[in-house]
Amino acid sequence: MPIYPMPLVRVEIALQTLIDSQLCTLLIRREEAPYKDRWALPGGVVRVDRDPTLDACAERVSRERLGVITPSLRQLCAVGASGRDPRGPSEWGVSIVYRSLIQSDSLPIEGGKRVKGFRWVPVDQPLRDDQIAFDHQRLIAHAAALTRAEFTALEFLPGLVPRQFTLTELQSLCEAVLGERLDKSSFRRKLAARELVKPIPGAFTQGVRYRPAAVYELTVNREPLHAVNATAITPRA
Amino acid sequence: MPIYPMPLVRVEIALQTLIDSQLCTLLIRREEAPYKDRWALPGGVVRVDRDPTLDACAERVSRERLGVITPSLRQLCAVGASGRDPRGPSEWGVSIVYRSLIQSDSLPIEGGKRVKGFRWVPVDQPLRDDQIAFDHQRLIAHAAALTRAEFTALEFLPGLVPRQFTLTELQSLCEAVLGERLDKSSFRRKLAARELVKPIPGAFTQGVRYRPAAVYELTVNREPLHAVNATAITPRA
DNA sequence: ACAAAAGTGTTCGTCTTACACCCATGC
DNA sequence: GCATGGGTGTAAGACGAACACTTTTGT
Repeated sequence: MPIYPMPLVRVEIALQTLIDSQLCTLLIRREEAPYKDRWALPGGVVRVDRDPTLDACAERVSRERLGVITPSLRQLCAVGASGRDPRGPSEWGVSIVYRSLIQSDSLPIEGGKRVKGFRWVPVDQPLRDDQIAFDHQRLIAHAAALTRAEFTALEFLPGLVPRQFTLTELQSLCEAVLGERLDKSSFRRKLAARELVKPIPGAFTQGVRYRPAAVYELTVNREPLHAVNATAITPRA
Repeated sequence: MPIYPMPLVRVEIALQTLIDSQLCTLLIRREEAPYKDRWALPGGVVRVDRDPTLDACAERVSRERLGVITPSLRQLCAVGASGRDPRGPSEWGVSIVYRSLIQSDSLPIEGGKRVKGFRWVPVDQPLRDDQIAFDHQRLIAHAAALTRAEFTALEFLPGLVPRQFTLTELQSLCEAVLGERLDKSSFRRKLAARELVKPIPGAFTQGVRYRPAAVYELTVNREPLHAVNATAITPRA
């Protein structure tokens, strides 16, 4: 069969955190053409000789570019078009976009390979379109919308939620992500009904000015609804 | 910058319909290696010289392989791994999977290019794993789960739902997709509350044995929640 | 005692479910 | 009239929002 030129295949990572109670996305300053000096999601090219799967590629990119394997990398979508990336044949670029959440205090993101400058951009105060590289503006918005939908449904992927927390802390975190206040009683009843959290026996906040709060942790995190990414391959004929 | 070998990039289409009130997926018999004589989703290689976008590529593949542009092609997910496809470097294959629904009576799918045999396989009675090519078994299941989730939420993509229908017909269609009975009154109240359908003035079934039923059509179909696939590209620096 | 935050009830309205009932038509 | 499917109403329960209330601690 004929072999056709293939698009440039990349993985991009929309890493999100809370800064000053604002949902933010990590962007990296591009040091090279195309889109030099504009801001882009951290990403990298799929390496057929090094990456066993797309998911593994995302982990490698996370490690190399961000210095950490970010928790619960999840595939968001794939985009691809002619004109997306001049480095591909016919400027054809495909990007598989991943999303990850991280706690703001666990980001000693020193900048990895070829990363000179980075910044956290609030999703509700995006940069101007002409400061963003590629079609990443829409990818950022897409990732933010999905994260908010998950938090609205109280589907907590590990990452942003600390290992231990008080219920008020968890509520504040949700309110920051969603950008709206929640009712304490309703919030707790939902958590209880769905058994999303469990108290750590005997654990209470200490050294706090007023009444100590019980400390909780997440129960087992169910896998997201549609996880299909290939790792194991059936033998072929 | 160095140029790395790129994976084989393909688009696959999970085309679904109802046959005998069973949700089915179209599979094509592979006439060539790899996986010769096994059943696979119809698909094709992304052609950088012909396809402006991934979505357009899916449309071209639909046209060439199935003879029709299937309605409301929607991206489902992307999979990629070494070992997925021996035709790629390091056997690396990426597939962007699309999903589409079609009415069973509008399938003069004659089989397009390189299509000798095809069959509709009920999602609830899948073929044995060793009769399916690649990792398509899980993609089929994934597509079916999403379609059912959409019908549960009464999110009707055009395609499976006829242009005109009675409410009972629409309900039967949902019941077939979901594989469970629905309550007539509740079903209609939801449709009304969300303004999903509107009656065609003066239109009633004719020649029917008993009381004629009002004929409805779908109201405007909202775009799905997360549509981001790139078409327009911002100018680059 | 008081302030501040933790934690619990209670009410009210809305949506869902299950089921019953009426209506229109051809035979 | 009556069988059959079209179409509507209703009571019971589940769920969620809003709000008030009680409890516990440090000062």
